[in-house]
Amino acid sequence: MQLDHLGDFQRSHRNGELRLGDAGTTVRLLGWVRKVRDLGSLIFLDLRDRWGVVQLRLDTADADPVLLAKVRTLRSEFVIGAEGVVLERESKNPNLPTGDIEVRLSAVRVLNTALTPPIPVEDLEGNEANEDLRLKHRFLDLRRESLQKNLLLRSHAARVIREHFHEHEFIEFETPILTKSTPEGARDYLVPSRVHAGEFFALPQSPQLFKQLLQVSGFERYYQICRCFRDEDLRADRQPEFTQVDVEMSFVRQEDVQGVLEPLMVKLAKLVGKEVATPFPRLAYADAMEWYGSDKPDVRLATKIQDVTPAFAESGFNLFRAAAESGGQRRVRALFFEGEAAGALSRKQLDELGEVAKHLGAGGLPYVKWGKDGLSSSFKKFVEGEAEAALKAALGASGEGLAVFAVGTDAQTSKVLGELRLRLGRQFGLIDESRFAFLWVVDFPLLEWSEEHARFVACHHPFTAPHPDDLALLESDPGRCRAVAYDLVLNGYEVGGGSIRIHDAETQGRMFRALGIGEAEARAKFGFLLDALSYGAPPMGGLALGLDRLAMLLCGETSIREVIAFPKTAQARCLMTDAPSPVDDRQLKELHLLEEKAQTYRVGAVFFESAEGGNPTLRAEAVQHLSQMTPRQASGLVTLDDQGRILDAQTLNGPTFEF
RNA sequence: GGGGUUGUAGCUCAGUCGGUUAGAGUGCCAGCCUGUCACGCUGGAAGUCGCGGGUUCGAGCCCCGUCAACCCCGCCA
Repeated sequence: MQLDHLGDFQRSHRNGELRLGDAGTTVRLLGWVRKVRDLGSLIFLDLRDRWGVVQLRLDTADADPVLLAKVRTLRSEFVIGAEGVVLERESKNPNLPTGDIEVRLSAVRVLNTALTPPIPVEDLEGNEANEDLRLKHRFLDLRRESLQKNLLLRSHAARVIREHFHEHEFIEFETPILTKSTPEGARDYLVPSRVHAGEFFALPQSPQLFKQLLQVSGFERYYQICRCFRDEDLRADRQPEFTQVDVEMSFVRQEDVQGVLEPLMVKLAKLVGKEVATPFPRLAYADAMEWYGSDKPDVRLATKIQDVTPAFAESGFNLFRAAAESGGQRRVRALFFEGEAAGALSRKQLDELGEVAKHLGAGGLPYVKWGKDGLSSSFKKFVEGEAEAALKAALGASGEGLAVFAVGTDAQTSKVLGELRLRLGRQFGLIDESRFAFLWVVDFPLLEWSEEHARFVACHHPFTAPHPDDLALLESDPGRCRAVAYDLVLNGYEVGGGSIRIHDAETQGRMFRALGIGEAEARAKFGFLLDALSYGAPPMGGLALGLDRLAMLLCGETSIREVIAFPKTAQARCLMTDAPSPVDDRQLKELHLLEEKAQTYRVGAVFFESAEGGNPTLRAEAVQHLSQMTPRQASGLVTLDDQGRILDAQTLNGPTFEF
């Protein structure tokens, strides 16, 4: 099809901005054909651009035949320039901002055609293709209004963030993407060095150390919106590359950092019409685990986990009584959901919950239900009579409702009840989805024992300051030492995390020792940091926000892929570019990743000698190619293995023969 | 690394107990249509039932393997 040139055609208006007041004006518009509605002697076209949609009209009876023929060829997603007069519509469309007017076509330029899209581009209910197809054709998927809206909102959020930090005199920095691998934390993405055989850069898991060093340099307030990389398995709210809003400040306490972040959250919430009050609630990590079974509780749900161990001290139910007799090693913890809905849960639904509990490591799901037909329970004979009253008192239960129990160590019971709390809360409609519930979880433990590494590892990172009251515990009882670390939680998602840092070399050395990192290793891995801390490092602290998660929650989405233009799949693949992909052996050799076993020969006599034992067909082809080569090409290399077979035969064969 | 869900027309899905020629909606193509805007009406084309193997007289359906997407556990300082 013959395409028109853009030429001198210039847009006079954006499609979404035309109103009744523009009636009578001749306009020039650009965009994509969303839809053609051909009524016979009347043709309507919807023209879409970034800013909206407007209806174009052509009356076939009095139309220029050339224009009519051209318009009849238009299909969805064609790119056109349209010229015409704005007119008030005969029948208006109240669902469209431009619904009062239409543009009567006088000229059209077809700037490009389009194949029939493999996925729907129109953003209708139930019109969404499978995600793998959407990701493969992401450039089309991104034409959809909902994704355009999400990415626009993300852009607005980023702008608000930048403005906020600039208002507060933060300085924006760029830090290296090619940096040093660190022993702690997530797996690194590694980048081989061509110049230094056998050595590697790592992509940053975060700019943590650089932002601290910038404080040592005296910049006092740093921020950056930066990409971070972690080679770990994915989730709906986790990608291998993600964006952090990275913040660091000098001469601050935890409260100062929080004081800068809270008003920013208020502004961001306002972008989507949510009011949030400051200061945000502070919740100690220990309380979060005790009440919500999670270090990122969704506090829109009021239901809390309760300790009911004492209620079973005399019980005939051995499983629970044993826990009561374990001296605190094991406890019986419970969730109680009051109400008819909870009391009416069917046997099947309870079985399903039991499966969930098993999946999370519980043996099963003991429950007690007070419904229409009275009491039912998986351990009914132990909760009848006096025991029932005692249990109700312990749970604070009066009417109908459901109690579910978990028994075991705190870690075990928190995991099970933390998950069931959310699941049942959602099921019973106890969560106000319209709310934004921010809170700070504080007083995280500094270290936790890792069975895998048989040593303590940092809960946050190795540069987190120990709580001043717990400093002595660093050597005596590291597991009980608290950190000055804080997470910002929104609706059950960790949207940020930070800490006050260690700012003196001596404490940093103690921390490394507690982590089992020896003097020599600390020197090799973090020598520059220890040096920096020895030259007058200020007290400092900061935080990093997960911009993807934040954007996701602002957009009301449940996956960060909906707020990332080109996301990866759960298997860390890009379905559009097909990355990662194999690379040429030549690249691998250059990077010293593939051992150079093969011999290389100058083309010429040596080549023919070495090819003696080789494949005759390939050799013939090679000879053919060589005879056609210019001297310059022939001075290149041909690769043979030690049997004289041509390793690079494909290059000799292929259409892109290059030396 | 482990568990679960899904895979049938371009797209979204249905497909009964294993039984004749695998259907619907939508999109696409063609014709008709003067106020549509999820236009309407009529007709048409469109299938590697993810892939490989097995069971069976016979497999979209059952079994084994495998691939991919999604969700979860582990992991993610």
